[in-house]
Amino acid sequence: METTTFSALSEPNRLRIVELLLLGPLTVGEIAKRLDIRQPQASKHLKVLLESGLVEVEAIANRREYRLRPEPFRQLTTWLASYRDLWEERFDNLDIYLKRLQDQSNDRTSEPTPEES
Amino acid sequence: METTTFSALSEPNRLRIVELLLLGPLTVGEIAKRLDIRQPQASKHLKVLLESGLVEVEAIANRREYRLRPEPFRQLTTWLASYRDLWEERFDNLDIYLKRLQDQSNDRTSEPTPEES
DNA sequence: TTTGAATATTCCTTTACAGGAATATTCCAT
DNA sequence: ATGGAATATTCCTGTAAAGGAATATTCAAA
Repeated sequence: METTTFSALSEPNRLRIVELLLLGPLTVGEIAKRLDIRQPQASKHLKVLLESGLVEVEAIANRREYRLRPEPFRQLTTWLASYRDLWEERFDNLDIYLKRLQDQSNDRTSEPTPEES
Repeated sequence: METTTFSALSEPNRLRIVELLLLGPLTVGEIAKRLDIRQPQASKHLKVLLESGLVEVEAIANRREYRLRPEPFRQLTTWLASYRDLWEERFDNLDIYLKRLQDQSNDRTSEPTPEES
């Protein structure tokens, strides 16, 4: 997995831009207005998003229409799939067994330790 | 969506740590060794991952065993789901129609265009 | 109680990056 | 050709963050 995608999304205004673009392509000025930021900052953030491959541009007269690119989201989805067993909290039985054992030993160390039957 | 998750994953070594922990809980020293980084840097990165909620610790004697927490991955999955139509490239028909029109005009502008010159 | 192993923290330096302000560029209409 | 709108770029400054080195802390065992 490329860290550039995470890096691009780690800036709040850029994440907001991405979420805005989910609703459809937008122009720089529209993005700046909706996010209440200055146009140069919008352009800079869009440049980062562009270089990270998260968006693409289309020149229309003197405007630039930015839209999301599917690829990074596909990659992200693939990457996240590796963690599916984790976030579904479906570990395999061995792990669950070991975790319970370990929890019990934790209990023992923090208690007066009455011998178990 | 919280940007802290993306921020935590935007650092290459931290992403490597997360991918290591997918295979199971690990101790600081083991992580440092496998990633070939120094122990203090491993501790620092783990601290960031801890504060972002991506991992949790369990103290075992003088060791600390770090493991992934499911929650952030669940959130990430939920967030990504909003983009599913996008990365599956299933736009509604109007968008597809407009995009094809635009591609055609792009082709034209990049060709010799007999009428010009 | 001392020792050594594992880990955390602090201090320092360097670098990356975000916002502000100003300016450059590009395009259409006139 | 010129002016104005939309956008990009540059320069500046402050700040966050990463790695290196050294040190502090914590724990178990002897």
